[in-house]
Amino acid sequence: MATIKDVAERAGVAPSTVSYVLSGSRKISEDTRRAVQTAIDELGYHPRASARTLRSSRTNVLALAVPRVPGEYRAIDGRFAIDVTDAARGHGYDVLLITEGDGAGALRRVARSGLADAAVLMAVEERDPRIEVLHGLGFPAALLGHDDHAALPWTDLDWEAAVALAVREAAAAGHRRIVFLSSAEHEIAARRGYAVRGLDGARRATAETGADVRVLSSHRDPVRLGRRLREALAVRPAPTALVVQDLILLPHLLDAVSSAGLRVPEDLSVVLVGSLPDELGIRHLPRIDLPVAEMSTAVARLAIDAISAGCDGRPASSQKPTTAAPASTVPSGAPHHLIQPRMAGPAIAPPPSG
Amino acid sequence: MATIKDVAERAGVAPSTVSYVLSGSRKISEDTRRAVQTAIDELGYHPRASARTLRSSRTNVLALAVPRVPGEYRAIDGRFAIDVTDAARGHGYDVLLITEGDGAGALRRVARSGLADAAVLMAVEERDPRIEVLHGLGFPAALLGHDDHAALPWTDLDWEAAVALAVREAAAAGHRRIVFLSSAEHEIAARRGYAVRGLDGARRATAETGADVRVLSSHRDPVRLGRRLREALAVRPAPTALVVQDLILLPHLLDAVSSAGLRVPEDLSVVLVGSLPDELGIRHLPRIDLPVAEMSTAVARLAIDAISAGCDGRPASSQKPTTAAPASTVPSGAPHHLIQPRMAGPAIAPPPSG
DNA sequence: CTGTTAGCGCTTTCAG
DNA sequence: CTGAAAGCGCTAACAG
Repeated sequence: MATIKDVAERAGVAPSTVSYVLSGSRKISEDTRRAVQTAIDELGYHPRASARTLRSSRTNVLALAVPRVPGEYRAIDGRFAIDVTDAARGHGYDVLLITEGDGAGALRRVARSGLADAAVLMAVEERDPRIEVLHGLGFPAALLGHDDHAALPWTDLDWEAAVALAVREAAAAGHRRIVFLSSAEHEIAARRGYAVRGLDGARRATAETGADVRVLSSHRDPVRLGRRLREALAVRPAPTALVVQDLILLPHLLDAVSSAGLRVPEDLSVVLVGSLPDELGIRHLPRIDLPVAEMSTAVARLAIDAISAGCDGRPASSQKPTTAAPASTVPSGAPHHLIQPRMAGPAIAPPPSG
Repeated sequence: MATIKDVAERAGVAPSTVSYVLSGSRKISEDTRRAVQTAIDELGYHPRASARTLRSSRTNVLALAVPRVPGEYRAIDGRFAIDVTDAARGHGYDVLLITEGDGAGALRRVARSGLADAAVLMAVEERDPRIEVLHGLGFPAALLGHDDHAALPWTDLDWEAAVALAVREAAAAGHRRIVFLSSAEHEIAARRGYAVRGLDGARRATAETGADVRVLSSHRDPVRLGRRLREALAVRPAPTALVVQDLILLPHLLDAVSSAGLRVPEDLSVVLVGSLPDELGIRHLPRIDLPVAEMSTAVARLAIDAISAGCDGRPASSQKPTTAAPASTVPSGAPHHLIQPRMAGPAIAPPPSG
């Protein structure tokens, strides 16, 4: 493998000159430039990342910490892994994937060995041990999802606005009896931010529209979810729309609906909140997609900004906090990017006339 | 940040001694050992990855190359990203995620800058440009999935055996008229390995069981798929089992089945081939899961073995090619790990008695 | 059993 | 406009 020295020799210049040609951080005569470039091409030279990092202590790598529950897998995690990687490349960064099966061990290791310049944390919980670790190390980071306690930069879908929008649109399509299937029971009990905010949104939309909105919490056990759902749909007069925030069991859920003898959307309109974009299997349903691409772009930018900001939570860079459209209450002082929901897919069908 | 020199000073030894304590590659007196360890703990010292890499030219990083089609996303890609990362950690490796939107550019860059020791390539196509690149660079690699042309180590589910097993089990449950929904048309046209092998498996099982197996190719367009499926199910006497290899549109497919007035499994048994393990929404269906964890473990091991093997495709390490259970024809000479299918989920229901 | 030292490949002062 | 040289933090000869 050719080194900068080899290139220098072949071009008849000093190694430093080659370096300056590469970085562009010094004026170089056109002749020299060309000579160096030729030598680089001929030798197939490519700078060694480790040497650069050792010298500059910058890696151009982001660590992406994915929470891991053994035996469970959330499709959204993999999706963000891919999309954040795409987004990071747009800023000249690579992504090192960290799966955290047991606390923050791997993240600490990566931070301390200098394998990355900053971290992106997925699916933040209150009192996340990983946040403590990062704070203790003064390691820059940004969060995908947020709880109001975190003093780190974050991005998120406005879940309250999303559920409110879905319910409002259902009401606008003529539905007066709506079931809202919120997050799984254990997530609500854990007071996960998106779960709580979804419930708030349902409440708000209920007040606004005057529709009869029944709130139902989901359950990770398909059998219990199925039972709850059947009960809720058996109420008379029958609900005509179902707004769903917990999508993990979606196929099973649609199955339960159809085995209750209900056709979608003729008998029951199903509206999804937080679905993955570009999923082919759900194109036929009206929905609010989780803005994965936009969140990924935002979180990559926030993490990178945090590097130059010197590890604290303050802005320091060009970007100011962005909250598109009607701002909801945002108590956090850290930079953030709260995304307003948008309906996708077909329009919500009207309720059955009978 | 503390360096090895700081530790040496504090412990009253030479830097090299600290290094030897860390690597264990030299006999160290217990006293010295303890003194060094104390200094390390007190200073919170952690070795710098870039310095190690510069010295040893080993990164302990695997590059995972994910193919990327803009506007499309395959859930399986994200899933493998996570699982390969888990597996690599088991061997002391981290994973750098590479998304390849446009050819092999990113992979080449990562390989040449020495950011990784080996690559894992997902979803290999015939004549994959990434393979050429790796070959040209002499960069070690292993493949997830295989086509018979690749001279690189690989792992895969035995798709032929998988589809054959699904059909055979359906027949054993009493089904005599079976529809096999194979991969999407364009994948078959591109002669993707798993697509072709799935068809072979269906053919084999048809011959073995004597059942009436109708083969149907899937389509990426939900509408066209729906039409084909309805036609196939409308044939009389009606088919009683549906074996599905193309799962991207599964929710939509189940929807089409139920809107055809068919209950699963009372009227129609649905059997999945290549489903993602631990997916909560499909627990109620008999299936053959894609062995993601086993494939990930295998591919990580194969990639790491290829590092010491010196970049060619030959074994050189402990592991010999493993083919569990009845070996099918495997023309490749490279190390590989072909995985035999196993049924999961509930038993296949018998056909309706009427 | 331990210390000394050269050097991995690059960037960046400092000196022309 | 360009060169010379120091040194980032670590490892592995070589020398005791």
